[in-house]
Amino acid sequence: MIEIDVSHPIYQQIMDGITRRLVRGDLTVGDQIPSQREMAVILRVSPNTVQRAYRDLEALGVVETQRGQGTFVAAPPELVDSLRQEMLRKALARFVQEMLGLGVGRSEIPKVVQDALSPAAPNANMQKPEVT
Amino acid sequence: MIEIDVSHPIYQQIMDGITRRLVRGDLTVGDQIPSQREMAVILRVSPNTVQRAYRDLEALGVVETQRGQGTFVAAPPELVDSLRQEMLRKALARFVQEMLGLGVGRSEIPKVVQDALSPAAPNANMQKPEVT
Amino acid sequence: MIEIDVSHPIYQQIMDGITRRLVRGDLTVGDQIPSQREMAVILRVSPNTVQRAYRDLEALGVVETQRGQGTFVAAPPELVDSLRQEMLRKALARFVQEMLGLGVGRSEIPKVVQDALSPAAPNANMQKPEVT
Amino acid sequence: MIEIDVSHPIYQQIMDGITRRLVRGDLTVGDQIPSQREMAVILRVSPNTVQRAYRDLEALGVVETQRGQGTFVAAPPELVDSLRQEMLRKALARFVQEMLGLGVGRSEIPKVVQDALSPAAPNANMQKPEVT
DNA sequence: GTGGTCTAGACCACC
DNA sequence: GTGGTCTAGACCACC
Repeated sequence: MIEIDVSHPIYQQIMDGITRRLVRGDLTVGDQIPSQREMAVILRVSPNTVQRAYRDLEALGVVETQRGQGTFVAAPPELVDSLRQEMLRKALARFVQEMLGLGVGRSEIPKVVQDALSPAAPNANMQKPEVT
Repeated sequence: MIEIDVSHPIYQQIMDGITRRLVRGDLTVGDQIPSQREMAVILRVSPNTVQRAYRDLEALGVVETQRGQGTFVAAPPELVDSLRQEMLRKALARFVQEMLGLGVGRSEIPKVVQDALSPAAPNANMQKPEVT
Repeated sequence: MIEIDVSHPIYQQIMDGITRRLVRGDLTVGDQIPSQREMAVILRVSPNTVQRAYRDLEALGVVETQRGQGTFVAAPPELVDSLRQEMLRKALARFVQEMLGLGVGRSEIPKVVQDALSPAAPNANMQKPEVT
Repeated sequence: MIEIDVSHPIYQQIMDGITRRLVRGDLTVGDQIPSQREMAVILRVSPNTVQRAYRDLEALGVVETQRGQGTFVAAPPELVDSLRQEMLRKALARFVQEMLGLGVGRSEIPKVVQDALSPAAPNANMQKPEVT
């Protein structure tokens, strides 16, 4: 009834973070990403957790690990694109669910989004949406 | 760089869950909510954690606890409304951030939202948004 | 009939103690107060109880806690003043009740106070007050 | 530094309650007071605690227990009077200490008491006392 | 039954 | 070191 969200496992959050940078264009094929050891220190997270994330990313074809060299972005453009679609789709679905849960009707969603984007009210003049 | 979200504390998630039900109209003034013990069992959480949530909700005026009786929704309509505005505002801000992070420009957001809502493509045919 | 006073909860007594020191001028804005652990040891009380007190004091604006740094007095002069007024008011009300309970009429209270303060009888020669 | 008041032992509070009623004239010599058993039920307190209180009151000559009959007030007028003086003295001393602790100077005490008693401001218009 | 206080820890994040 | 969260109880007061 009241859902307690245990949040995603950390290794998924790491995968997500790297994927997001890739999708945003901050990373491209061939770029080196921090070593597992480095990443563990940066994130203050167990090296095992980082390893799990890197391993899964490699299985997806997102990165490639070269022994003694490091870990490098390996995603070809088509993969980046499909990852991007996937993340977009999920984010949108989550958002729509959230709006419905807050009593914003499907048809009202574009309006509240518009309002949120309007320069006059980037943060403040949210109004109880009316059915137009 | 890659932000690890430790998720919100459990007591805040409990507060959120109750607030969401209130805002959605599933709860109204005078309704009794599960006792601290019940809720603790339901959520498999320490009774203390539930109490922290209930106490903070009481400080916000969302609920009222009555010794030996139980805990009851106490939020007047104006409070419900302002809580709703607040949740909406946060959800929208989070969504916009997410879209920007995925490389969707501010001006493109309405389009992808529209697409996500269109009956033809409720879930799947997300397209790479073009710069208009 | 005979009221058993279970005394105030410990966390309120802690709040009171700190507030009293603040009001008396022993503490001023910016002063660091003992850490939760230290205070717990000093008072031989659970750290949780101290935290409850500190948290509530923070909600009142009396202190500010800084993660990893400590807890500091934050009350602006106006707050100190209003806390002082409040403590005064309560102490006086309690005292008047006590006097009435001991059969000292409202109109006789100034006299017994005067007597108690007189240098000749700082402590001992209290007399049965007469109805004037 | 911050004194945690564990409050007085319950048996002393019971003694106090009875003494106060005596001093106030609610009880006089010969009056029967509730049996230990009754008192324990009324106060939701262990019978042992009540017994301790009654025993000490008997030692002071305040009550007399008559086997199979009950417990009766036994204090002669002189004792009542001296008990009253004693309670008054303590209450006044406590009050003066409290005022000093709140920064009210000895010479200002009569004024704040006067103010607290004035019909115009029985509860509210307490002011930061000025040295007159 | 209900909520309120408290303990004596644990483990975490920040410094 | 610091505060923040959480557990799994205990015991109390009120009903």
